[in-house]
Amino acid sequence: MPELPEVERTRLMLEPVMRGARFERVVLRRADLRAPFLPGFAGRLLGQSVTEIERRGKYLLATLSSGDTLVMHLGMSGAFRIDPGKRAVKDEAHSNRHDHVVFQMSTPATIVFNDPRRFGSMDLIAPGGLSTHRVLGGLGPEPLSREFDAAHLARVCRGKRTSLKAALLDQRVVAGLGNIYASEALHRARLSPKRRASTVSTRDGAPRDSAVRLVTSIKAALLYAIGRHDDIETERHRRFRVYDREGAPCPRRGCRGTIVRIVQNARSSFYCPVCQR
DNA sequence: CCGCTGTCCTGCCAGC
DNA sequence: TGCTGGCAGGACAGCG
Repeated sequence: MPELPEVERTRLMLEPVMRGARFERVVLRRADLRAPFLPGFAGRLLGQSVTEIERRGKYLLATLSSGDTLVMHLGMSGAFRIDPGKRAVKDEAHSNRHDHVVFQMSTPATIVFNDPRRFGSMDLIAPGGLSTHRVLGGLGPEPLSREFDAAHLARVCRGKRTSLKAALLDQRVVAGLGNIYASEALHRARLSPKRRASTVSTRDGAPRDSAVRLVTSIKAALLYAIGRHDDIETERHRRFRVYDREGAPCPRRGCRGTIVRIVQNARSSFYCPVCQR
């Protein structure tokens, strides 16, 4: 599920039960998710308290009192669930098939990581290792930060021969967009996903209008998604402008177009061929 | 270096 | 109804 808005929502959910809390018990119900757990993973969490829980792109980062950082990624199907209180870990009534990790916190709360497809990950990074981390070190700017502006986008797209859609999915360009919000942002910006990324660039040293529109649209699409998901589990009733709306009329006022689905880099893209150029 | 393809894993749904 | 194939919101290795 998770792109930046869902990960941010997860962070907000975890914060009150993790921040300031100690790991009293850590249960790994299997030896791996996408990759094997680090040797000693549970032991390095045990007894530590969480000083802060942050988000970077689609990654959740929990800073521990030891200085380690617990790095978590939800993959395609990962989700956290919170049982208030110290429910016994072996309480089968509350455990599902794909509950892979259980954190019993001192809050008290029991945090369960469920991930059917097991594309998620949990890793520990030693103090000082964040910026040189293979993935985290290379992440692009936070899309909602001031650092992410038209000048940045134009710079990283310069010379890129790939499609604009593929560029937006590249976490080194901007961190946190996935297949849904890439399509949504492109529709807001009236830019075709098929456009070559390098066309969003600079002219006479200044970012082109397309770069400005795209940055504004990315921020707007993400803020809108974060904001409207305050209510619980609207997930499946979510309506997007273009994502998963093949055949629907274009939602842009005055546009007579119809949303189409195309495949780029083996992923679906949805857009309006009339108003997105 | 760059860009594209295949792959990891399970669940779900459309179509037969 | 039951089966099958295709597809899914991510990331990365490996290839040309």
